[in-house]
Amino acid sequence: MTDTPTSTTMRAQSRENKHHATSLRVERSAVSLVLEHGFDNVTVDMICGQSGISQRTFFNYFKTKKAAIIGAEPPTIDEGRARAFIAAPGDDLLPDALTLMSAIGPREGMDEQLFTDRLRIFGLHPELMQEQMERMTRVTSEITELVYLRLGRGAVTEVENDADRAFRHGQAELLTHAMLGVLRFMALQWIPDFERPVGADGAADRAATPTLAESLSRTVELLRRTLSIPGL
Amino acid sequence: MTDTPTSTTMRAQSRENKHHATSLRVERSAVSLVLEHGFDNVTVDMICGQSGISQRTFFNYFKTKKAAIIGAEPPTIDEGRARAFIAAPGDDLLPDALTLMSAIGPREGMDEQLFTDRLRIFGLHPELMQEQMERMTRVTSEITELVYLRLGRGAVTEVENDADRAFRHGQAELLTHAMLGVLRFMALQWIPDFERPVGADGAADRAATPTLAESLSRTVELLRRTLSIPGL
DNA sequence: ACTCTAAGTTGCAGTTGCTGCAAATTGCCT
DNA sequence: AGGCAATTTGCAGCAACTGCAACTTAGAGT
Repeated sequence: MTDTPTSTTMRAQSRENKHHATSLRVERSAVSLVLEHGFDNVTVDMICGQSGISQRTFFNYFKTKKAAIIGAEPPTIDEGRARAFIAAPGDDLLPDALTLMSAIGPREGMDEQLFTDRLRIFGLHPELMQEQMERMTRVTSEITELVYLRLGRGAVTEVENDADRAFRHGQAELLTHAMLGVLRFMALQWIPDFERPVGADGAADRAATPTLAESLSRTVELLRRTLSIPGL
Repeated sequence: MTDTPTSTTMRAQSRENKHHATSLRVERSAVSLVLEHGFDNVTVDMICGQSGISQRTFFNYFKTKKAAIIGAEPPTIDEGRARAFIAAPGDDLLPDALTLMSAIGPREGMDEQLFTDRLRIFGLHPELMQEQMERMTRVTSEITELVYLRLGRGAVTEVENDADRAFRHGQAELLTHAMLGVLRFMALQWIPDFERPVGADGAADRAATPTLAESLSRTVELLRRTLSIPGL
């Protein structure tokens, strides 16, 4: 009667909401099961059972078993951040680029538990970490483009030919790939050490995995001091 | 009669030789089939058929279908090179490290055709390239150790505490990962462009894929000029 | 030359990830 | 209520991969 949802918007989200909900449920099931039994000892059917969906539906949601564990979030670059990156004051290219790439990290309103659990899984199963990094490489070209643009600032006054542009693009590509390596390094530091059993004290665990910002600044600092080494 | 192989050495190699021979035969079959039909349209049974072995034997030789395509060569670090790297004159850490890692490249007495074919496959199927890079990451720790040792040269005179060592190790790790990224960049440049059909002129093709040494020096040069950019 | 043993090969059956297809179900709109 | 379209599901099937037991071969001893 009065509570009939005449509002279209509410119902319009219903499908989408439900989808997102089950998706999350499946991810959680997958992650917890893998943490308990190990990747190889978890079958898709198990995950389905715990999530209350059929196997066929599972594969409607996720392309592969791995995908369900890693999560389906699309690591796309935010438009605003991109502009900010290009226009930013010019003395911190590397740190800025690293920050830009850190979009993998825990995002606004994300399930904290799920995130750290995944981190733990990455520590236990390098193959999955690999998969995650592969996703990163997919945005390589986007980032390269941004770095290219940023490198081009200030050069506008001078005459620039194709060779210059190509060279700068090469630089951008090189830098991007190198920074991707640094990002991997950062991620590795982030992963909790193997076989450190979850202590009774939750606070201790939270201390073990630093914030994104912390990791970032620490890595940047290390990078700075490393680049200043005389013998290259 | 007279040709009876009394010599033990000749026969002693027989087993090993045969193994290596069939291994190579399988790799060749796999590569050529994939080039012809694409990765997904090639079954293990096809490869077995063309290689004259049973499927079961196939999996005795290679852990996975992918492994057969990218080859089973263990990318381990040569002992001699390792020493040379540590003791080398100190102004070229990055180039030297990159050279060290280039062990992926075509090795002494390797099938040239097979190598370039694989390169082409990598261009067509990024997933396989990915697999190849994953192998690289497995030697990360070895290389890190070497870089660590090299960074430590000359510091012997001064007093060094644990913190210093840990810091240096961090630097080595960071550098290694970054260089791994650069290596990936180099490998990508190396891959022949997609859909450039094999021309009738073989020489043109050979010109398309530069030597390891060429790629290496070019990359090093680019790296140098990039690192000298003022804005980091 | 003959045999014996261990290494290597194969067939077979079974598990698991994953896909296409068509039927059943569900959600939403009129 | 009725109907349309999106989801979900069951089923059948393919391909990668594994364990096991039987078989074949190579190399060493006698």
